[in-house]
Order: sequence, then structure tokens, then C-alpha cells
Amino acid sequence: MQIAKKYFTEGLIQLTILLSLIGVRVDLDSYLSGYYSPLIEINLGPSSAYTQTPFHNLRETLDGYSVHPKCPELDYFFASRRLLDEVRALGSPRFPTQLNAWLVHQVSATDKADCGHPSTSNDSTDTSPGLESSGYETSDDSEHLPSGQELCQTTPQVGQGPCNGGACGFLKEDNDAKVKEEEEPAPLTQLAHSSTLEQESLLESISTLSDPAQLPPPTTDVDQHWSHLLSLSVTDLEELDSLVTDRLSDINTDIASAISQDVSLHDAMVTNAGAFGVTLERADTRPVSQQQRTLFRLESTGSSQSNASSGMATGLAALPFASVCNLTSNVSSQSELGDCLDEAVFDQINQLGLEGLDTIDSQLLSGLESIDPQVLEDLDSDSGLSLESSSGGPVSPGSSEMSSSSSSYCEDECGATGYSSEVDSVPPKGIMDYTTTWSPVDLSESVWHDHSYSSPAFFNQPSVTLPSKGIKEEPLSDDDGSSSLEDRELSRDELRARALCIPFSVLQIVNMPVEEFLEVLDGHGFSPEQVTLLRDIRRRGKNKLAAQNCRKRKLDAITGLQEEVERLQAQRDRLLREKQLTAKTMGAVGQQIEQLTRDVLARLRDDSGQPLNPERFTLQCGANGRVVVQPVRRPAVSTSTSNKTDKRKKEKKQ
DNA sequence: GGACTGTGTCATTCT
DNA sequence: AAAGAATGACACAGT
Repeated sequence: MQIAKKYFTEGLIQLTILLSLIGVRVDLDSYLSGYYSPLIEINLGPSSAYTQTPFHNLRETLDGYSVHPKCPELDYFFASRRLLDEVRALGSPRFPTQLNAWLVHQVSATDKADCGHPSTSNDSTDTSPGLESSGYETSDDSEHLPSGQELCQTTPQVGQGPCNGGACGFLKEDNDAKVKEEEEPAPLTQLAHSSTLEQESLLESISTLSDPAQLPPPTTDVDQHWSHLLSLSVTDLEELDSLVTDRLSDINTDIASAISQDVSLHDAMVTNAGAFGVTLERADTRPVSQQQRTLFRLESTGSSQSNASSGMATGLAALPFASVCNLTSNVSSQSELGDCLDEAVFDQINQLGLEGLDTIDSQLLSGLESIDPQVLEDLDSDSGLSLESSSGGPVSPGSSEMSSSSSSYCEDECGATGYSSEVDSVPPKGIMDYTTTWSPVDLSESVWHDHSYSSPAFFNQPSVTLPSKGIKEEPLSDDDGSSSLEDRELSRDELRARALCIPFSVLQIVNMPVEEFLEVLDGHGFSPEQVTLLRDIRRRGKNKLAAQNCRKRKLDAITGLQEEVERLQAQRDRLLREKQLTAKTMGAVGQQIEQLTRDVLARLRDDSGQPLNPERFTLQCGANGRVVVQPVRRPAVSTSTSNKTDKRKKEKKQ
């Protein structure tokens, strides 16, 4: 259900973006709550490399999902809002005033019922002017346009000629528009979703209409031009009107249908649209459908892929590459999937690498059986906290086995001989050349790869002479070449542990369970100084892991933000292009309307038989697509209106 | 020699 | 209350 909600929300955002392009603002903040499920992405994301513990301390919740407050995936949630703000900041294209008037009118069902005129022909001459005029007088337009009502009674009908005085307005082909509405249930949706291709086609059709060369003589069939234009634009705009009002009121329930009509998204969406509902219902039981849905969402949004990139990586990792490619139908999606695949493949490679390390460890185990214990003692004396190559991660599965492995330590006074049963490091060179005997230990439980033993010369050095306790606070001396070389390779904590004859390695101290650690502190008769050192070693080791984890998480966050910036920039460019195209389209429509208005008015006659002055009259398209001749509003009226508006604004400011 | 980077450590906060 | 995770800040070493 959350996934479905997530999809709907993305569709809602798209709808809002498109509505914003036509100047309608929709506040989706309430719909964005519970948008993403970052917990899933956290678990699947790259941030889990150094994860030492489960995300049990994910503090904040977002609609039931636990979210770490500093989790980079949380930014996607805010990115959605930021995207909406950016779109709103783009503003709306400024259309001609007449078009704005068309946009705000709404066709109600009752209007359609009341105005269901028996007009069956596109030829306006076949209709009864008187019947139409009466309909105009009682329509909603009459309420909004009282002046038009008066004029309506005296203006002749188009095509009737001057002799038909008393005809009101002219008839628009209601049936034609209705047929188009029935046959094309969502032309407006196509316009509203402002697909580039669709807008281009629309623009081409409009350009064809507006082209004077291709325009038929106005005397022949002006009505057909109007019908063509109105069927093209008025129907669409009326549906847009209804979309703006109805869909916003019922957007929770109708958003699914609105999205399903989004034929401008991608072809792949069409192929998947039929199964969309099915996949939503079976999301929990059909992983393949879930993957398809994820892919579907990726393609439908076209820009939100990074939101689900983490999930995509894991989800698609299980898919054969060919099948993944078959599911994609455009280049952009393939590129996006390629990124996801890269990430998934990279994760698999990492796993293979870790498995390979396991293999190496097993090989090393057999090879180390002949190594001198003294050498191994030196080996384990490193901090050994390098985590990157640990086969089991920072929290090794064998951490609970530390006690058993540590049982072989010698509680001699110096404690240096064989107190460690673990191999802290995999020396990069030379270690396999050792042929000296070495007592077998349980290496499989605690194999630690420490890269600090990088110098082969170290293995040629005699065993370290443990310094006195005072070394804990003494700086490392470079006077003694051999010891200083080794000291540089050893961690300070390891040296301190040796100095205090602590029979545990740093790794053991750090990784053993806290209960076991407390038992060690209590059961071995350590001095207070040793206890303090043990606690410090454990604390520093834990903190070291935490620091590495934190740094990696920070890098992941930076990477995610960079990708988000690139994605948003690309989306911004795309939206700006669509905005420009929409403005261009609407401008062409406005010019065409002006031209047709002039043609119509030139053929209308007033009571005295004189042609109407286009400067004094204009055509207004009311509800149901009816066109009314209306006198041009005086500038003084508009000025007064603007003054009133300004006064209201001033009052509000005060 | 200075800038940059990676790492360890400490202090602090929070769970 | 203790352990530990998370993180900023600092120091240090290496490049």
C-alpha cells in the first residue's frame, strides 16, 4: 500500500507540475507525507558497508517509516517539495485574456443537460436562431455577461446574413464537441500533461489554422473554422477546467485515473498500464511485478529514479541483464538503469571480493600452520581495526567466538607468547614464505585483515622487546631502527596493551560482547590500570569503527546530493522547455482566436444593418462552447477593478 | 612548504 | 546507569 501511495504521490507531483505550467497551483504538501520509505532504501543502500549494528536507533519516523535524521535518502523527501517550489517559481505563462476567460469556465452536467440542443448538423444555417438565442439568455453566461445577453437578442447569427436581424450570436456545434468528448475522453489530459510531442502536434495544427495561406477564404466557411478551433481548444480547455476543479476536489480518488491517462509519459508505461492495478494489488506477493512496478515508476516519472535507485539496485540485481534491458524502452531509462545496474553489479563484485577474501583466508589458514608463534604474536599485535576487507564486516560473526579463541592465550607475566589466537592481518607480501612451525589455532573464527604490516622487513626482525609500562605515555622513538619500524606499524593501543601485559588483542577487546568483556575485566584479576586501558581500547576501537562508518555515510550523502542536483537540473531544463513550448502554443491559439473573431465580427450586422466594429465588440466563449458577441470592456472598468484590487492589497498589507 | 586527504582520537550528545 | 552509536573537531601522517 505504501508503494502504491508512493506511486500515486509521484503522479500527483507530475500533475501538479503540469497544472503549475498553466497557472494552477496545487498544494501537495499534505499528500507528500509518508512519501518514501527510506528505511528500505537504507537497508538496501550503499550505506550499509560499515554498518555495525542494525538501524535500531533510527529516531525519526515518517508516516510509519523509521528514518535516520541524517540519512541522505531522507533528502529525497525534501527534494520533492523543493521540486514543487521550483516549478511554482517558474510561474505560469501569460496567455491572452480571452483564453484565461475560457479556462475559468466550467461545464457542469446540468448545463449540458439544459443546453442539449437538437442541432445535428455542423451547418449553423440549419439550426433555429431563435431557439439558440433563448438558450443563451437563460444560460450561465447570461449571468456572467449581462451585456452579452442584451446584445444576443439583436445580433444576427453567423451565416444568416444581415437579413436575419434579431438572431442572437451564432451557434457552436455542441454535438460536435460532445461527440469529440465521447470519442476522445482525455484530449485535455493530453494537453494538460503537456507532452512535448503532443504540444508540437497541437502547435502544428494551430499553425496550420493560423497560416493565412492555408486558411480557406473566410467567406466560405467561417463556422467550420470555429468548429475546428473550438473542438480543438474549447473542448480541451473545458476538460482542463473540469480537471482543475474536479480533480483537485477528488484528487485522492481520481489521481489514479489521471495518471492512467498520462499517455505522454512513455510508451513503456502504456504497456504496463494495464497491469498496473494488478501489480499494485499483488505487490506483496509477486516480486517480479514489484520490479516491473518499480521500473514503471522509474519510467513514468522520468526523473525520480534516484529516489529509488537504492531499491532499484537491489531489485534489479536479481534480474538478468537482458531481461532488464527488455523492460526498458528508451535510452534515458536504460541509462538510468545502467546506473542502477552498475551499483548492483558493484555490490555483487564487492560480495565476490569478500568471498574471495574468505577463500584467501582459508588458504592462508593452511599456510600459516607452519608459522612461528612468535611471529604470529607480532602479527596480532596490531590494532587490526581495518574494516574494509573484513570478511564478516565490522561485527564479525565470530565475535562471539572471541572467548574460545582467546582461551589459548598464555597468562605469563609477559603474556606475549601466543596470547592471541587470531591473525590480525594478511600481510601483503612475504608471509607465505614462512616455513617455520606454528601451533594451529582457530583462524576461521577470527580472521582480520590488517594492512598496517606492509613492510616485509618486519618479518625479518626479531621479536619485539616489550617496552616498560612507561611507554604508554612516551612518544615513539626513532632511534632504534628496528623497534621504531615495528612500533610505527603497531597501534598505540596495541603497544599499551603489550606494555601492560594484557593478554588480549585489540580486536578481541573491541569485538567481544559486552557481557564477555565484563567477565574478562572481573575474572582475570586485572589491575585498575589494566582495566582502564582495556576500557579505553574498547572505547577507541568502537569509536574508530563509528568514525569510519560516519565518514562513509557522509560520502554517500554527498554523492547522493550531487546526483540529486544533476537530476533536478535536468528536470528543470526539461520543464523550462515544456513551459516555453506551452507558451508558444497558447500564443498561437490566441492569435488564431483573434483572427477568427475579426472574421466573425466583420460578417455580423447590428440592428441597423451595419457591420460590428471589431474594436467595440468581441466574442466570448461561454459554457457549453457557446459564443456570445460582447462589447469590449471599457478601460475605465478594468482600471477601476485594478484599483479595487490594489486597494484590497494595500489593506491586506496594512 | 603548503594544501589536501585519510585516519585515529576525544568530547559530546543521544538512544 | 552503562554501553555504544553518531558526529564535530582536532591532530597527525602521507601524498
